[in-house]
Amino acid sequence: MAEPAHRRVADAIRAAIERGELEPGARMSTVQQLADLHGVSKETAHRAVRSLVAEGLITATRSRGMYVRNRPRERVIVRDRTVYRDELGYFFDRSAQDWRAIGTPTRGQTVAPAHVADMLEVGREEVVFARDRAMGPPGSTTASQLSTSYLPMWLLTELPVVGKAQTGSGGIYDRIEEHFQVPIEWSEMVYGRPANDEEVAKLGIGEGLPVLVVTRLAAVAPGGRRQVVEINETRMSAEEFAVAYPVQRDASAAWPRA
Amino acid sequence: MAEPAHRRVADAIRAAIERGELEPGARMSTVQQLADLHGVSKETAHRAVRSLVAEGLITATRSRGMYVRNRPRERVIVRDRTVYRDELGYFFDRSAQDWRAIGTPTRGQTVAPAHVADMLEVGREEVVFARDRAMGPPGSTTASQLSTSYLPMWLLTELPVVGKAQTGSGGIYDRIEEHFQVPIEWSEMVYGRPANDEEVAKLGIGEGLPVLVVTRLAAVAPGGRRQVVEINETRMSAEEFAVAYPVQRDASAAWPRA
DNA sequence: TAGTGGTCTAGACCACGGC
DNA sequence: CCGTGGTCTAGACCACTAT
Repeated sequence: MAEPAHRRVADAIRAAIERGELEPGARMSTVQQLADLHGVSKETAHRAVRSLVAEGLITATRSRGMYVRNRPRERVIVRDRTVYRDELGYFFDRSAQDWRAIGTPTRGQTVAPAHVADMLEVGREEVVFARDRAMGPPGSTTASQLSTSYLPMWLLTELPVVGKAQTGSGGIYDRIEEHFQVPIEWSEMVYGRPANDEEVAKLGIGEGLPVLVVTRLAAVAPGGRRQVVEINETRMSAEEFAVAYPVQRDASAAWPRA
Repeated sequence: MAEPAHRRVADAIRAAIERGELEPGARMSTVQQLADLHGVSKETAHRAVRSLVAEGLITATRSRGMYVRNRPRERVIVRDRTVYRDELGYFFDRSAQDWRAIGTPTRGQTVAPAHVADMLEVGREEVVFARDRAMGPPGSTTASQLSTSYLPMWLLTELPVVGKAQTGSGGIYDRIEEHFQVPIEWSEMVYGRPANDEEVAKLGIGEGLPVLVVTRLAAVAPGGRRQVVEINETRMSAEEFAVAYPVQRDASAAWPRA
């Protein structure tokens, strides 16, 4: 056999979904029915089902059946990579401006993930200060994004207010700009990875489905000496959210061309 | 049993790898040995192995054995969202500038995915022109990125050269700027989703692991009338790649503050 | 030829939710 | 109680490769 049976079955089901024969939300045949239909054992049919679950195409719940997922691929909320300001201070996401904290934000000392420690320019074993919060649209009880803010300990020593529960009007960014008397510069990085247990629980994502991680770096350069003052990591369902930004022309790509 | 046996076995192996007992590149026990060791059937041991392959932790080759993968977890290649230009034309990724096409690029008419059709401003059932290619570092035989370029049919009618195999110096972007006599403006969007079969096969990603999709929109506005001329979708392993860009200040966030 | 990963089956069993 | 997804087994078989 060129193509294994379990893959053949998975392909057939996937094709049916993509052709629209199985509509989003529709209940699917049972595993046993799929096995009979394609002339394979129940275990093989189940294996095909497992791949489709891993791909995020269907959901399967014990004793309740399998359903075609209705994926909100159409309604991607697009984040816009520009920093704005209103009376409350800087914000980065116009579509999430009215979102509220879900549950109680936490703060305390912790060891940051390796890549965050590297970007923060502290040792990987070094303790940093972290603020955690879950955000969601007003009225919602489940979070849409998990945000963690990491601060280096030297900044808390130099500017203790950034570690307090109440950081005052404009938050830590205003305190930092007031203290250093220079503008903060931000840059962002996006990557994806499978959701971990915390994200599955708090964001209601399917196990193993991807989350998008937006890592934002805040730096100041008083007197030309650049210092990273904060790393913010925001995690969200990769399926529901997309991040957008303009592409800038380098000098080599100036218009009109020579 | 709270924890299924196949998961227990997978956890044990994963832990051994993460503790460093199994070093990257080391050959692992055979499936049969794992089955005996953990007191499960060969099929169950194999199932544990499948999850680890899907997670990208190990590789398995028929009749040659299973090996611990050495993953570039730390060395994410960071794309830089700026358009540059060299003697060959515009390019978007300095780290991928010397990459070459793997296999033969294809081109032809197709129906684009819904969100691409929307961005291209054509009907969802409408046929568009597509160019597909797999790219990878020089010398490599497996692709690192899959790139698909979608063009609206009206553009091929107005400017037939963009549908040819050879589009001339500077490629379609130079042809488009020459034709409309205005600069192209690009914007990008990033999202993630589980890999599909094509990506699993061509990119060597584990089944169900996330891919990062960078959707780039090219538009021109001759005489102020904005027209979308191309959508490019580039897919890559979300584990190996991250996308970076600067955050820009909106006028409301000007510094110094009022 | 022997050993490897990989596939497949038939049938047993389990946990859970709805009836 | 029954039907559901999900687990597990023992054993057969296959394709490939190193020897």
